Amino acid sequence: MRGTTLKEIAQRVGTAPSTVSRALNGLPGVGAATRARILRLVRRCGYVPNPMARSLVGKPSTILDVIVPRSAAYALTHPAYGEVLRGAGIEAERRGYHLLLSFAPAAYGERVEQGIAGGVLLVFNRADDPGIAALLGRGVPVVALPGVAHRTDLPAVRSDDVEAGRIAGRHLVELGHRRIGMIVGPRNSRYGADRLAGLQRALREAGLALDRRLTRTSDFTCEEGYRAARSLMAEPEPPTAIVCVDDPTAVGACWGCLAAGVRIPGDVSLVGFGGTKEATLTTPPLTTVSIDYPELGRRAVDLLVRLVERQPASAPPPLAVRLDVRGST
Amino acid sequence: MRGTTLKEIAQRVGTAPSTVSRALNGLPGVGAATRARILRLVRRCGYVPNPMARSLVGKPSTILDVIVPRSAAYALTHPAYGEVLRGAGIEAERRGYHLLLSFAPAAYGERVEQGIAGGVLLVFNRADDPGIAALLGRGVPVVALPGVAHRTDLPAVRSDDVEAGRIAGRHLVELGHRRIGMIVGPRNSRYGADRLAGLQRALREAGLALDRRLTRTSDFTCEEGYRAARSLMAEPEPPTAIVCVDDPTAVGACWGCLAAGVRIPGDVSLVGFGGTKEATLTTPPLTTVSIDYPELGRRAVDLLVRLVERQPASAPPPLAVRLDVRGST
DNA sequence: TGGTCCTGCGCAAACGATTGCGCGAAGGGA
DNA sequence: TCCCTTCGCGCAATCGTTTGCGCAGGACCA
Repeated sequence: MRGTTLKEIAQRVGTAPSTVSRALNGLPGVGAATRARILRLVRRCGYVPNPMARSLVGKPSTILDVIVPRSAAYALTHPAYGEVLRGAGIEAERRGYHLLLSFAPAAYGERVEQGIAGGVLLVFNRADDPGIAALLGRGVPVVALPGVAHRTDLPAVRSDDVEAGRIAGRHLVELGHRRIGMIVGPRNSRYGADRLAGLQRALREAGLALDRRLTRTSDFTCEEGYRAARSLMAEPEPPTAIVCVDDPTAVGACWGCLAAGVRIPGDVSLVGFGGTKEATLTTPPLTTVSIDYPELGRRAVDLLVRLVERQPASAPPPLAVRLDVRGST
Repeated sequence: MRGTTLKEIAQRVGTAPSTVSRALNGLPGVGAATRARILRLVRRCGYVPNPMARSLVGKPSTILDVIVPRSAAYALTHPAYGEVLRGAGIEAERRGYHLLLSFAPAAYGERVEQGIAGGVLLVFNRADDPGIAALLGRGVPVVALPGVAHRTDLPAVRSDDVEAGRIAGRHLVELGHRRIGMIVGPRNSRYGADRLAGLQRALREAGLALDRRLTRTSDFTCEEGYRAARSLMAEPEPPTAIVCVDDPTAVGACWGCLAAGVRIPGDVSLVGFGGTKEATLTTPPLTTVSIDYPELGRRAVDLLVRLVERQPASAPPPLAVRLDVRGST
């Protein structure tokens, strides 16, 4: 129930604990020969420093507080969470870090201040929460995968969503569509806003304009996708193509169209974003702009670890996306 | 960046740190008046003991290591995970515990031995992994929500899956079905086996027997549900009802039937298990035996905390389930 | 040869909490 | 009044690691 300690290593190598500590942390003040002897023994014993003790003396904890929204609507049920967390978990493990799972809006940063966590990773939270602003003010290392609302002052890892919207739009325009609708996310959704902006840009580039009557809001669930699609198809002049803010919305829209007797892609084309498994399962399978969510999680952890360790760090460029043409267009 | 410490509380109340510690932990050796003064100040300051320091002196950590399978097939994308974790998170928070997220099969119990975690919560893992047996041998507190494979020696929290299968079967029998098929989980899946056993029991009670040719395996995903359903409906004498091991499988089966031109519930009835949102979204909405997953998570944390704190504890009785009749039967 | 500097390493305090031990005061019985 | 018990509380060690400081010994220069 207890691992090797620094003191034991020190005894067995015939030196003081402080020397072992310095050798492990790469600090000066240790002879090359001694350092080698120590490191060899450490490797042989599989010694791992006790994270509790080390964070007690002021070192930042190697635990990262991953905060997801508690909201029943999408808490962890959206496929993107699973993929982001898997990528984040792999990167964390690689670096000897751990992921703590918290549900917002439980006191942001509380765990960092208690010394339990070294930093905070916000996954698809509302960035306009005042608690998050407070975090920054208190100097808590924080990285966001922005979900709802923009914040330029927050270190963030993001996919290139404007480009994603543009790719989707261009694809549809090239197929000859002129009346293109979109189901965006909730108000203030960054994804919805960015992808909509990209779509508008693609339309502008083709000399077209978006008809505002052909947009609907939703909340990243199948239910809302279903409702929004039926609402769109009930318009006097329904769209011939619908861009859906994410895959679940698109899956819902697909069902909605089927239920309304609208044929895909005969009567209407559908495009989603994400490229998660769900999108391959509808009949027909959905064309999507795919996003490498595990990579997004990996990058977020990478950036956060740098911030925690006070290394120079800057947000990576937006993650490139790719169009996957399948049967729905 | 630092919270109140025990010493500060002690100073402000005019006593020794040890007295404050004893007062907080409800130990004897503190006068009633002093205890009251201390507790009042502690509440006013919002003091929380530093978990690092306390686990350093041998107290078990208040962090619980939640281990989910890494397997890309269902890691976190199955809706049950989100619900279980939400319930677990709420209970953990209520008790002042935290959830660490790990991916199996990364060294089970390693985090407990490093002192990071106080116990292990296995969520839908393969219980036949040798690493899990080793856990028990080393005295690591562990609780499982059994996914794959039985283990009676593992403290576990479970839903009453045999009864769930029986309820589903009885419902179909009462509707007049005689040829009932089932899509079970992977080999060794506890859920599949138990629910199948329940179904067989219901059939026996009605003087019927299960036709082995009407069972298919799957892996808790829509894809496999889709495939299995099409395979079942391609039988020379297809079933008039299909029991699906979980909701995603049932959703997939629903699509599979639609794709095969089979009408629901006209030609075939479908029943799922879980009662997650997905099941309400198909056309028609699916009849399911609903399971309170958040409650399952809550109970698991409750049991695990008892084990960690060396309190008397025993596994709770199986969680009751309930039939939700909707449009698919 | 004597003085200075640098290098390598040990000593000890510190982080925040728990806990065994001991001490003084109060209370009760003889 | 004296002794013994009991109660309430403080002292100090402890967990494992980091880190400032100081000491010894060798190298180097004059």
